[in-house]
Amino acid sequence: MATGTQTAEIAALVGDPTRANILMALADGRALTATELAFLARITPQTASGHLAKLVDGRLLSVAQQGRHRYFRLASPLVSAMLESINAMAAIEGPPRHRPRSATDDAVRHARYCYDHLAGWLGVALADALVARGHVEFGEDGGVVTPSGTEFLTAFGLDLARRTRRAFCRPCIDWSERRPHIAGAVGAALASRCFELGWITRIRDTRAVTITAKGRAGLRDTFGIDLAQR
Amino acid sequence: MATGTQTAEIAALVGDPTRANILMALADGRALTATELAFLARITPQTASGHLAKLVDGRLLSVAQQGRHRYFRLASPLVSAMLESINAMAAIEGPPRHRPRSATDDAVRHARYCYDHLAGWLGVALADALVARGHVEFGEDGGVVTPSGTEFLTAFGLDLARRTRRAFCRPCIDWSERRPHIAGAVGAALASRCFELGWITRIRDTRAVTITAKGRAGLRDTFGIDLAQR
DNA sequence: CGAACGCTTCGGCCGCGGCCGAAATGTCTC
DNA sequence: GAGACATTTCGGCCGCGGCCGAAGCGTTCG
Repeated sequence: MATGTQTAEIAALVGDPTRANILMALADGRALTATELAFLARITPQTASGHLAKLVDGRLLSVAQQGRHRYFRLASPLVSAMLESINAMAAIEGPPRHRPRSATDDAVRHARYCYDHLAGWLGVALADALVARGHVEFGEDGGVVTPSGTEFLTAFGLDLARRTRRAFCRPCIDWSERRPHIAGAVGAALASRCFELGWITRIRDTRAVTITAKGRAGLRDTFGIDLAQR
Repeated sequence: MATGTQTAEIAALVGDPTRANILMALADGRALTATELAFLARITPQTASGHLAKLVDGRLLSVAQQGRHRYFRLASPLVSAMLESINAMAAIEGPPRHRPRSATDDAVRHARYCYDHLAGWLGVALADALVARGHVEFGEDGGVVTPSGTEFLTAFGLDLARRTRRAFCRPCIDWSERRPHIAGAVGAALASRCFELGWITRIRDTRAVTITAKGRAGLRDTFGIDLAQR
């Protein structure tokens, strides 16, 4: 069964800690330069160059030349989905171990984009709120929006009727919270609606987002989320 | 960002060709002994033992002792989902390369179980038939059953109304055909209905299935699938 | 109770691959 | 055109980890 070989080739690309860090840094869909990625992964540029070449060769990353910079990004949402599913395994792997606290990571842990939907504490809180009210139900590999949920989300301004070929509503395990949040078409619509309402703004050059005063009020009134909790 | 390390640990487990072969051999949910897996992966039992210990330690496999045998299986459907998503990347990786033909693999390539739904040529043909008739639509990370599809599948005997927390209908890239077939709740229901109708039977100790004479007729009449094509 | 069997542990060999320093290539700026 | 900067290539070091032979442990069966 030669198929395992090809599987292993892809997995081995992710299986190096340095490359995994690079991929995770790109997990929100941004495009970064080789030097930026080298800095994030704490390696020299020449080492990063080698890793990036491998990732591009393996079709995990795509690259766009812009002047003397080369911008790397995930090659497709499939890569993002793959990373998610691997992280889902990593999240349940063993008892929670040594989790180093880094001041710079706090904003990211609080609220951030995960490709096109919200993650971090905020993403999990949103999911919890919807699950608690019976608007959404999660299983291991899928989720459903209940009739009451459809009503609620439509009232919130989401267009759920539009036929989409994406997974409609699925759980995505959060790496910082180790709990599921809402991905798929519903997750993306939710995020862009929050953005549209001015509840959140994206922090420049980061995947992190800040919650505005308006967002604070809206999250409390609409979803019952109390930001003072964190 | 220490998170990449954990991601890499999981991915590295899959990133070894031998371990990947072991995992793929278990992809249909069967439980196999260490010796059987050693034979399938073409390694000595002691080498297999080492790999299996790593996979169990990494929570990818679970093990059940039974007399002097130890049966290994995938620890959860999450593992299956992860392997699928990695295979999806492997399938689009580069131009089709050297694909060795093995006589023993032919049955498996023709029709087999992929955890709980049908894959191989048959799985892809079913998906194609449903897509061609507008009963199902596929995107990159999700699929939908159209109204006509709901009607059609219900008439076929599937209970689609039952609320399920699983992903309803999603594409799963086939490793032998390199094309998507139907996974998720719909895929599982479709497979078990075919089994129930006596259209397919499982080949003992294999993930492969054979199509019965009744199945041949049914697939032609109901889905327009001509088995003479292959 | 002894032999066969399934599986694991130990010890040692060996090769792959990650890492960096130095240097080359290409691009932009002044 | 010189100098700064982004990125890659090359060469060499070094350690991790896969592999197997031999041996050990527990279970089963005659």
